Amino acid sequence: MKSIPVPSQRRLVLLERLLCDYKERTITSQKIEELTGWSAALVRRDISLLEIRRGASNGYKVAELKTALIEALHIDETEKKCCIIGLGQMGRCLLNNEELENSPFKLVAGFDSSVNRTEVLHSAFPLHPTTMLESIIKKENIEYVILTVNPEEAQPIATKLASCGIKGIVNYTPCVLNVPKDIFVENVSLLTALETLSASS
Amino acid sequence: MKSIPVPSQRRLVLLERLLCDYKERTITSQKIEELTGWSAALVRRDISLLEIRRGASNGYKVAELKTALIEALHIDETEKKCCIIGLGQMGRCLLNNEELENSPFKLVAGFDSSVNRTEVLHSAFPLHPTTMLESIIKKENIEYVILTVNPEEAQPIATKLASCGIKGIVNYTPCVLNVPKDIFVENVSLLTALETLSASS
DNA sequence: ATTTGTGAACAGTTTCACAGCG
DNA sequence: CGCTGTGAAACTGTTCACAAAT
Repeated sequence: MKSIPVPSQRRLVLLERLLCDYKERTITSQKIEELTGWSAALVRRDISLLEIRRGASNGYKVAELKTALIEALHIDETEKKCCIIGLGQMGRCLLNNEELENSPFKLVAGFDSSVNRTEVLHSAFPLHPTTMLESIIKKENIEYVILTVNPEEAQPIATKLASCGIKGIVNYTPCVLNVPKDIFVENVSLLTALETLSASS
Repeated sequence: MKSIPVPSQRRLVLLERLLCDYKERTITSQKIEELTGWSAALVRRDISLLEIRRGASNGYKVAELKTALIEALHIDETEKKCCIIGLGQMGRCLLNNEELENSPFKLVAGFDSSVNRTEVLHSAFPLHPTTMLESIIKKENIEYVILTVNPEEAQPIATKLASCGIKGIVNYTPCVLNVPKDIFVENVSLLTALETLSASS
């Protein structure tokens, strides 16, 4: 399959989510436009990237569309291992986060540079000192990192991660991370988000 | 000034952050490429949107560039009021978040549909039941909403917010929010971020 | 009759390459 | 001479409009 452009990817991820709550048997591009604000033509173009090839008429079958989305976006059942680095307030909040419960993403480790924290806190999976970072990520084949360290540590850790074979970082710090192009970064810090909104208005 | 394209906006917001930690007096587009991975040509194009107009040579003066960024991105001193809606685990975590401390964004209110929570929790600013949402947002001129409710409540509240004159929403829920085009949304839910990373790899 | 799928036009973004400034 | 600023080219993404499918 030819690769899907990033803007389409982002919309398709959200579309998949939308369909989880959608109770009808079929859905039209027009209906999706109503629910999301994306133009019907754009929705059809996005979906055409999935190459469902169904002739036409009467909208998409929700079940079929969901299956195609799950496959194209690699959000199928196969488990994807994740870890949290930085067990300050935000890291601890995400430790017991229920959001990932019915997803293919599994938290398998936590790290903090303070041994105090890694020993006192507890969770469903083991917590380690940051010195163990590289060895454990490699041993466990961890694919995604949730980065909640404080700003000074962010780039140094990102640099270390670059050589561990991870696929992506969810960056909760307000720092710009410089990593090789084959590692993807999603910037989700509150400050970055607010500044981006502010820049638009 | 002509309006800045969204991709440039996102980079410029991060560039401003980068310059806060940058200790030299000047910086070149080549150096920014090293620090961020964005091509030097792209960096120059982005910066040219700020219309600094300085002839040429010898890189940008860091101080001058920062001033121009702060102005263009509206991240100057003028206070921007924010509120948190939903005081579950994530909402409470953000209540005492220090990230906004040296920023123009000020938390001025919290909301939850459980009166129990709004009465028991405390914070530096008042907490209200969700029934008060519209009146308080309008009275206080709140511009940005941090949305940390549970999924079922997300779209109903987004719909209410549409008529309150807010400028943007930082969406911590994994839901697609359908709001008028003049309200901007940043999707920062962990699940959405992980799925977007997974779709790219 | 409705709605998809898609060529073709259009709009937006990035890269190239180089003139011109300091 | 190094570096910016920017036309022009290349590329990417979105909308239009309609033929084809049912």
